[in-house]
Amino acid sequence: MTVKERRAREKEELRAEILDAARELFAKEGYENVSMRKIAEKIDYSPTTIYLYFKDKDELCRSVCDETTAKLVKQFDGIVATVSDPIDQLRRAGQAYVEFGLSHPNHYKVTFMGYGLTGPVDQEKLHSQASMGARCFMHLRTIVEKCVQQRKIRAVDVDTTSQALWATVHGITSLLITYPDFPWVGKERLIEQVIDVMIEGLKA
Amino acid sequence: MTVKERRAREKEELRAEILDAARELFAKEGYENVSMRKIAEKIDYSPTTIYLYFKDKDELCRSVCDETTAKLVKQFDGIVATVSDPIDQLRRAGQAYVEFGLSHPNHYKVTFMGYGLTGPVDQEKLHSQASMGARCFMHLRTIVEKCVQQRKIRAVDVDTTSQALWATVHGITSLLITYPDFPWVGKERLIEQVIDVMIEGLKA
DNA sequence: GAGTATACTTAACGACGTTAAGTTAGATTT
DNA sequence: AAATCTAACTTAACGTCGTTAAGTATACTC
Repeated sequence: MTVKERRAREKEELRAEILDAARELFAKEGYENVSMRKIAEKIDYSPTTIYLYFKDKDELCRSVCDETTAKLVKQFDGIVATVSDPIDQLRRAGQAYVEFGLSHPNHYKVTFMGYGLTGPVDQEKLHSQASMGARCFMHLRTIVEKCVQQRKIRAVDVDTTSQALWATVHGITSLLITYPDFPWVGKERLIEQVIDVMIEGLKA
Repeated sequence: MTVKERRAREKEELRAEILDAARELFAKEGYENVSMRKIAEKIDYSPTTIYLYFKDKDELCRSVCDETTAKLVKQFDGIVATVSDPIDQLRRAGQAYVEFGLSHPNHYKVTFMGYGLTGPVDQEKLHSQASMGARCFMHLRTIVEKCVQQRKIRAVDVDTTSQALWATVHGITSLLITYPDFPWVGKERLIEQVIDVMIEGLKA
């Protein structure tokens, strides 16, 4: 059995190597500027080798992005664990979300802005694509739920409020990513303002 | 001189024909699923002919999207002209913005979500790309300014507020476009909620 | 040592955006 | 009316892309 194990380990290593190369190129160049050929060249393998490890470019890029987005989920966990007031949790989580997007714009584009989606989304694509975005959303939702339970915010439907909140943080994130050279009043200030106004509106 | 005029008119006609074909394909298939070859085939010309009328695919698609986005600007004008209360103007403009995005998702992706932008944005690209997005924003800004002047909303910096508002409507629009199959609580309801909460927060 | 599975490569397909080098038809000139 | 020029359009090609099919060599099994 040790032979099979070694083989499996070696396969896993190359898979990791591909992921590493893809991650680096991808974070630097973005989805449409990374080709399978470039990734292959970076690790000194033939382009077709990658297909032995990943179904297609989409799956590879999504794996990379999912990995990255998992870090955001972890951050959410940390916030929930260390911050007591749910309103503060909400604020902190929102800030973390936006900062995550600005730190990893190319990952954000794939995960939350549909980059790399060509044709109509088939079922499995939808599943894997939605999963990470959906998981992030669910974290926000949990926090919102707590806020409502503790009567910190107006008790409209939790889902509606959560989705509205997601839309808000997504809006500022994606706008800043899409128009980096727009004369923003100041990114930090704007982010704070958007989140504050939203939370203020939810309290009222 | 009449010869030159006729020629110019004929050129204009073909240009319009290209734009028509591009618009139709583009609205139906989206940026990355429309090729110069397909557009050319649709109008029975060789692919290279298009390059006599448009610098590249980017310029062609942007022309199409600018045309469409101009309609939104006109709608804004109509709202400002017919609605008296600036807060109502704000609400109506926000709704029009979101509905515009949902009605023309592929145009919205190019204009407001950076679709079709490959390399780093050179100066003229930035200019033409930003122009329509920026013009829409300026309309919102004017309305916000009026709200502040009439003390309808809290008098923080007009730019900050306008940008925050843009982020909000963009957020809900782009999320709905990107995740059409997400279990939203109901698009109309959600849109209303997002805009209402934002305006509520601005009043406080 | 023969046979077989595994890991990888070479070669190719069809598509893409785009450019350079024709071609052709019409207008201008002589 | 013939020669020239010019504008509009096409053909052919380049280099790229994602992806598949067929081939090869290595390492393990028996």
